[in-house]
Amino acid sequence: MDLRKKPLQGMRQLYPEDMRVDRYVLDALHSAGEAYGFEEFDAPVIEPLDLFLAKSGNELAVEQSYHFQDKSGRELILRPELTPSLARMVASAGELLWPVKWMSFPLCYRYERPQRGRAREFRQFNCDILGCDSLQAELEMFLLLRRSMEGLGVGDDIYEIAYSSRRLAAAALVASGFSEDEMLGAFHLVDRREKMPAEEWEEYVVEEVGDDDRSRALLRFARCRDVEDPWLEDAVGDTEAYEEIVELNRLLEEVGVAPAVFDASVVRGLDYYTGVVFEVADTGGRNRRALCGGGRYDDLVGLFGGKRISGVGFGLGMLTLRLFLESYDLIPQGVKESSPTTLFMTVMSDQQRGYALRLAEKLRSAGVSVEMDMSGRNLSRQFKLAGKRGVPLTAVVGPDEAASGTVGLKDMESSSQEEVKADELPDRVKAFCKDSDRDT
RNA sequence: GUGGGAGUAGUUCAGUUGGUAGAGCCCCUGACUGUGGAUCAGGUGGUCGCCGGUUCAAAUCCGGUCUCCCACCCCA
Repeated sequence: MDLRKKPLQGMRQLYPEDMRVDRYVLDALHSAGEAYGFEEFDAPVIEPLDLFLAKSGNELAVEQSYHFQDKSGRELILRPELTPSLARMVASAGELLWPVKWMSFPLCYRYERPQRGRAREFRQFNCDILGCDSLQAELEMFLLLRRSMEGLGVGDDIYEIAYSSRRLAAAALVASGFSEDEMLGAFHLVDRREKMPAEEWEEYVVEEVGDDDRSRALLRFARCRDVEDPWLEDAVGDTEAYEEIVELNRLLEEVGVAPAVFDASVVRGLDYYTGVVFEVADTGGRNRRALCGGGRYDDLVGLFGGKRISGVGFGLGMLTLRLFLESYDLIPQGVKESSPTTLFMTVMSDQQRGYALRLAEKLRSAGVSVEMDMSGRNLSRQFKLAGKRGVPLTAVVGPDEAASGTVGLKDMESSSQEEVKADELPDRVKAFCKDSDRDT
């Protein structure tokens, strides 16, 4: 047996210092979700392959997934995304209060070569609103995204929420002579616009579509950055899709969602999106990939029988988000370094260990996080460890303290130390915590 | 699946025309048997990714292979 020191390619392995950063980001996102009344849920990591064949698109379900047979020969898959499982849960739940507003932080899996911002195992922040047909759902998604970014200290100037609509794109393309069958292919062409230099993309489109009015229309459409673009109004001005995007644009302006911008070239890759689609992008140019992708899906829940329920949702990649935050130095200093422990209990010798342990337990009962020396090394070494751990307080117990029923309490930052009676220790420590909270 | 780059100590890296490996940081110990960050001294630590070839001799040259990173495909 040859044991590797590394985990399988692309699999997550977070050491505590990485986990602290993840926890910080997760907590911020969770709070943002709660601010809008989203409730957390979870679903299976392993699903029947069929669940994803139906709507996610063949490439994602088959070529880019971990799928396998179990011992009874069933075709299974490690979920590449969460939405189909969510749709099933909603379809099969008995009574639900509408609209359903759920969030989740699923680990998902894709079988592809890892690169910057892409791993084979990754966590995403998923939020969905189901059972709301109006644009209020889209609006709330945008607000939630903005609040999430704000909660992580991201300014409006370095990101955007770019949105468009698949219905709009379809209407524009049909008006320009494309057939329904060509639609997904045409979406794909539009989607690639940001991935290559403008001229190269134009040549590519002409090559794929032909040098005719249709390719010129597609090129023109993808360039629209304003819902009032005359070309767009002329092509699809009389359609519901156009009215919808104008209305969304109006709502966003009315509420003042500054990062939201219309961009006709946004179509997103997942096949089940039917209406408004959106993505969060870095506008500072440091991260090429979209941080988040989402949109409205009209017939996903209906696949499971019963009534058709429309939903809007997004997936936000924790890895891309973290790279984004790091590239703008937005992870607060304390997050990576800070220890979860409040106090380090040093012990002079084993004679005082019992006394020190009782003190430590008393503190823990009072809700204070305490780490106690286990090494029996000299005080100098114990303090050195406490310092390295970044613990704000240290308690010292030696023969004198044990005899007098006291403890030395030291503030590591200021190096000041005082004698405290053992009974008063919990209150003193908690008072210290309150003070330092107020400072920060 | 396609293309590019890289693998030497825990880590960042150096290593000349082939002559059997070195530095900073980290870690451990001591100066310092009741107090961390500083300083000084010492110490642990390597299958030079792996296998084969050329050679008296390979981290170095050649072939193969594995792994990681970056980009493409696709997407969070």
